[in-house]
Amino acid sequence: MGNAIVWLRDDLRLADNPALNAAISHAQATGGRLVILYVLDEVSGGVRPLGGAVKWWLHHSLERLAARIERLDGTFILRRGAAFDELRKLLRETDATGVFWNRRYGGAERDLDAEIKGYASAAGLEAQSFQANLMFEPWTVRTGGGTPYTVFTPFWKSCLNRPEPIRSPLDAPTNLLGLDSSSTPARDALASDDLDAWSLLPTNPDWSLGLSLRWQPGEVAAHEKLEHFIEHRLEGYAAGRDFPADNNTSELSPHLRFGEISPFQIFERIRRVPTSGASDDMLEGIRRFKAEVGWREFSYNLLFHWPDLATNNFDSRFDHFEWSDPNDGRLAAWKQGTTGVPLVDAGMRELWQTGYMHNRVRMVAASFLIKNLLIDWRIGEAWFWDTLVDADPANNAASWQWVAGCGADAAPYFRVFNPMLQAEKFDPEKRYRERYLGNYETDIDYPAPIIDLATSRGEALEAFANVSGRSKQVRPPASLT
DNA sequence: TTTTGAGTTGTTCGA
DNA sequence: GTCGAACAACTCAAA
Repeated sequence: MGNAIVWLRDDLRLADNPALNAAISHAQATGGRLVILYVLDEVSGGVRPLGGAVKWWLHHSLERLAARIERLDGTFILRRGAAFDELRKLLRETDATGVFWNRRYGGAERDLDAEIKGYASAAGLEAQSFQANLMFEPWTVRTGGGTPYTVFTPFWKSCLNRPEPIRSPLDAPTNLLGLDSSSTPARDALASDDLDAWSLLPTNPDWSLGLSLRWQPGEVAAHEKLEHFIEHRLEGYAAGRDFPADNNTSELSPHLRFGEISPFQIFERIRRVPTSGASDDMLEGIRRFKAEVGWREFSYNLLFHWPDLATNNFDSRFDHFEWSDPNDGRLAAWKQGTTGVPLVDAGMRELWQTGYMHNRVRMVAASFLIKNLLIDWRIGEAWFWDTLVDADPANNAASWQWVAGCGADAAPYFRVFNPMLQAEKFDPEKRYRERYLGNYETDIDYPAPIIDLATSRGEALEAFANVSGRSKQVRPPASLT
């Protein structure tokens, strides 16, 4: 009899989950049972602790997943601790002969998986990992010269031009072969943590009301969101995605963060949108939306090949850049949305209240921190990591580096967003700003700008021009496996 | 090896 | 108000 464990991580879904399906097959083939595991690992070295907003999301996502597993007679075990230890313990407790998971792409996460594979192999257990969360495995996307891509457009072109089709998503299983009282071991004999005891939800104060009002975590809600987007927003996406007052984006990012929906599912659904007789806007919307999913693939490609993406300048010429002291109150103003620059403040308040910020505004707020306040991008990245419900190890780091100009596919150094002009262009009716700032133009409590935009722009241009020592150090990719 | 075209998301200035 | 040029020249990727 061969029991099987599926170890869920950033793939909290039942549909299109190859590891889950493989574990079920393993159990079926040997007359065994299935145990579904989630480990909250805040202690393993190198694994970045989750931010506050993401913890809130995780709690609700796990809660909903547990309910669905229960309905399908599955066994869901929650454990907290070092993943390697917890997994070994559960393998022994369940007499499992196989363990299955879907791949992650961060450095520490891959090391952990390798460690577990080594252990399983030595113990004579089957251990298998699967492609589930990226459509294009980073080690398979190479330039003609065999190096990883560092520019998005050729990367994505190369992905889309592949001869082999992107696989269709897998159906959700209809029975999860869980343990029951007649199983060995029985379900009751296995300890599972109480989700509430993990304290993922904020208390003292509970700041999560705004998040609950805006978001519905979970696999079912993710697909509803995709359907709604395709039905109502896709056609206007290319033209409308830059206007933060309107709901023209898919808002799928937090669902993708924990894999409640997979890129394979998104692409399959897009493929079913009729294109014959479709408007040019629809065709352009499809192209742009797919490219946004492509940016996620690209960011993970970068993270895989440069595991220190969140902490080290991709372009090492920036290593000696002199950032200004963040402790003079201006960083606090940025975080609190009290810089006196309305679009920046509206964005930062949207973030604080709802765990989200519109993409266009993210760029403006990030540019303001980096280029007007000259504060190290890593400080901004860390704040977003803690406050965004979609805080993602690859996307967040890659995007901050991109704005800073030290990342892959970097913008020219002279590209400094003017938040007043951006507001005119993309929030002409002030609807977005007023949503988060009220009537800020007549509000005597609304602060004056903490910095002169024109002056600080000039200083940033000067500082960033000095960075360009013209001889970029050659940094070989950290991994060529 | 050399050449060529292109590079998510911008701003300002002056005609 | 609108539009093109300038803002540095560099790096990447493919031919």
